[in-house]
Amino acid sequence: MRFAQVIVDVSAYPVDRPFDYLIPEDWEELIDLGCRVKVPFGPRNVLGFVVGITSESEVPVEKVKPITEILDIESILTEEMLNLAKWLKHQTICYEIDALQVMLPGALRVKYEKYAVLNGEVSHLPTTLQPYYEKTAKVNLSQFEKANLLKPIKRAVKDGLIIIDNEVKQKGQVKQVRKVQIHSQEQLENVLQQMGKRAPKQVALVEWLMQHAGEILLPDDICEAVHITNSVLNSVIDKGAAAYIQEEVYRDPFTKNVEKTEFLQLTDEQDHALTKIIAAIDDQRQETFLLHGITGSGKTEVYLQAIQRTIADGKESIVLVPEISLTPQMTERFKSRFGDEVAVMHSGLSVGEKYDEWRKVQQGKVKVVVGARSAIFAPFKNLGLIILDEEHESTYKQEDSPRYHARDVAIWRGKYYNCPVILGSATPALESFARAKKGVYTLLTLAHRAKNQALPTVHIVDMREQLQAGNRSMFSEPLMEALQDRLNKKEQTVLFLNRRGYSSFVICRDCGTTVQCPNCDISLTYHRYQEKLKCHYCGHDEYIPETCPECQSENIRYFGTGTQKVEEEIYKLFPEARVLRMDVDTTKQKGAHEKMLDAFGRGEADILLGTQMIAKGLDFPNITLVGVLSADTSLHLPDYRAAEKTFQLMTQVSGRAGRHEKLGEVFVQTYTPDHYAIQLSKDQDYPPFYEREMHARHIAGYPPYYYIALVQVSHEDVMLAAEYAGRVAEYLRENLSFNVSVIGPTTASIARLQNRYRYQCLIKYKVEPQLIPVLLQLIKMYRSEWIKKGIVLTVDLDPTMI
DNA sequence: AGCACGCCGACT
DNA sequence: GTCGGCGTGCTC
Repeated sequence: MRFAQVIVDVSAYPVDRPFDYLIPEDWEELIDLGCRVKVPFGPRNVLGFVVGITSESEVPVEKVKPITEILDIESILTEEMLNLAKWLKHQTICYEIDALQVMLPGALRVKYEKYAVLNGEVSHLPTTLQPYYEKTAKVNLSQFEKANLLKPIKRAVKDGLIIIDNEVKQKGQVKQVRKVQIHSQEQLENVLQQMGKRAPKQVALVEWLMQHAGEILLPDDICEAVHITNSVLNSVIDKGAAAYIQEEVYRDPFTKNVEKTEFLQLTDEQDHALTKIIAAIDDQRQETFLLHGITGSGKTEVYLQAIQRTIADGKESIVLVPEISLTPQMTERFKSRFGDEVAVMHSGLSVGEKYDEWRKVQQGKVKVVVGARSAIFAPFKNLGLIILDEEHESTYKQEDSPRYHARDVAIWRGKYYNCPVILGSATPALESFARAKKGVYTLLTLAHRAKNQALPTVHIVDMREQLQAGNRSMFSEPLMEALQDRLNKKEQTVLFLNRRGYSSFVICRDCGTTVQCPNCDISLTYHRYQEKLKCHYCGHDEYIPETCPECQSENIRYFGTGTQKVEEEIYKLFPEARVLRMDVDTTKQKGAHEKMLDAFGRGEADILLGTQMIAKGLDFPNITLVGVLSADTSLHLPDYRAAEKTFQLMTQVSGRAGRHEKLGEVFVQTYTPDHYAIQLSKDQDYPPFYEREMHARHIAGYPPYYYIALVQVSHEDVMLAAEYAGRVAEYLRENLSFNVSVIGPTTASIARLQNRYRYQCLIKYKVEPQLIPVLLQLIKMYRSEWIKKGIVLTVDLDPTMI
């Protein structure tokens, strides 16, 4: 007797543990650790993951049920992944099932469908139900739900006329293509002899096929080559000249052919960094490197050569890039160096495409994965190197459960495989740099640009002076002059709109009312191309009111600096300029991003205007001017990382200019020109910024001096939300040691989201071994008592946003 | 979570 | 008498 320990697909506290199931004897060979199985759970069937196999079970025999079905013949999660899931569960306080699911592509998740299956004669059913069962004995329950017939169904179930069947359905499908397998020469000759002269097309086809005996071809290709239609091919196949076969294929999202590139000569700095990394690769030692290199210093070339070495050792590499910089330019560099050995995973792919990329990794068809956060779970079995580019990016932290940080997972996997992890950035996260200084990470510095170009000259423009001089436009005099100059010289400009938290909204000029979302405490954002107002948090949308909802004034206008508005202004100021606007609206379509960048690269526009998405990875020789329209907007966000984020953004954006022969110039427009984050980004001067910001963090008691954890409570009723948030704070204060500070409860930065009021408590601590146990106890209280009142409580250890 | 079971008030 | 409301408890 063999038993499988199964984690079932139910995200709930009381079932967050393995359940034992009997493995039917026939399947003992088939069921392995990490397989997905279908199991009966209570009255229904659910998906489960096999996390253990034993020969004994402590559960009384009569309770143990057998596994219903095997969903994967080969195991889909390695033992490493099962261990990683357990670690994630404890590290981020999540359900084990969520940790397991997050490691798999969406196509391997399942959906549950209920069917009402006829049990007996149709005529026994109530007349209302009979029409549904005229053609079939199995009807999807949702049909009855739509027709409001659930009650009669329920009764029919009770009377035994209908049985409810819970089905577990796989979402993803392996894509198959029908191909033609051409038979051998002799067989073809046989066929030819049987054919009369009255079928000249068939004869011609068989003669053509004889030249391709034994090959496997696409039916369309054959038809095209012989100038025939499918019907001719079909009759020849019927006569035994060939056969249709199904072949598994990968959906290939890459249509573009890339040329193979060669190694670049390394600078001394790059070479030194690479040597250290290679030493760790060769020694099979887990070491975390912080590769701090200014923009244009050639970090990517270091990555590429380190990967080359890893491949030479027969091992695999993972490269993580933030989603927004997963531009074609970046992925092309990897594709062009390593060709078919690279799989790419990002959100732009369809579920099926993602699944295929994942399978390439699973089946060992590729050696390198380039992808966004979730690619850290790429199912390699012999990892040799992990790289996080732009390691400071907040997109590496998943915002919902499991709230993992890709950096932590990377280091965990690095330890598992004894392989190095490279964290690369021009502007490292403060925590990372602090760890490098402490010696936890090995610091590698690239202080010079690879081709020895000068850094762009950065001008900081005081917008207050512009305002006093009577310039009310969003372009300052110096920026306008520089822009005109580039237009004359036929050089290109990148204009960056730091739009975070400052998008266009509708405001009443008379009473100052802004149009709010009915579900969230957030102003609605104006979307021009649909002429609608939208909430970015819950998706609510409505048409623009003609009069102010408060004072009925008709003087209601949209306000703020959206990209469209900037575009209009550019056309007013520089009618001859060709502008390419890149934002969520213009890049919505698949591949639009790529097309626009290509067009800009070919010089089809003079100005590239955009938001965050153009701040990274952009590398064109003709860009000599960068304009930052409003540097301050990210500086005033209610976030302790505001200064750090602004510094990072400014540095990234200015790095787009003058990366090749031509010298670059940057204009940063700001109302707070003296702020250190802006001043120090001028020379990409990270160390002084680090010192300065560390000082600020020390005083305010924020990371990296303190760790933080955030407990959030929400409820539809304000009073209840506040009451339970109060209980949370009280509980934490009572149970945590005195040198831990608990701040709150305070209202969350968005006080109401999707009609739920949100309160939060912030915990700051240095060392607190009791934290996790206390939080677990709190969660236990919540899950056993509070949850019934409709309270939702979430815990985020090391949150990126407060 | 999702579902059955069971207890209690309301209505044909 | 029966229907359906919701509180309780269990799932190998």
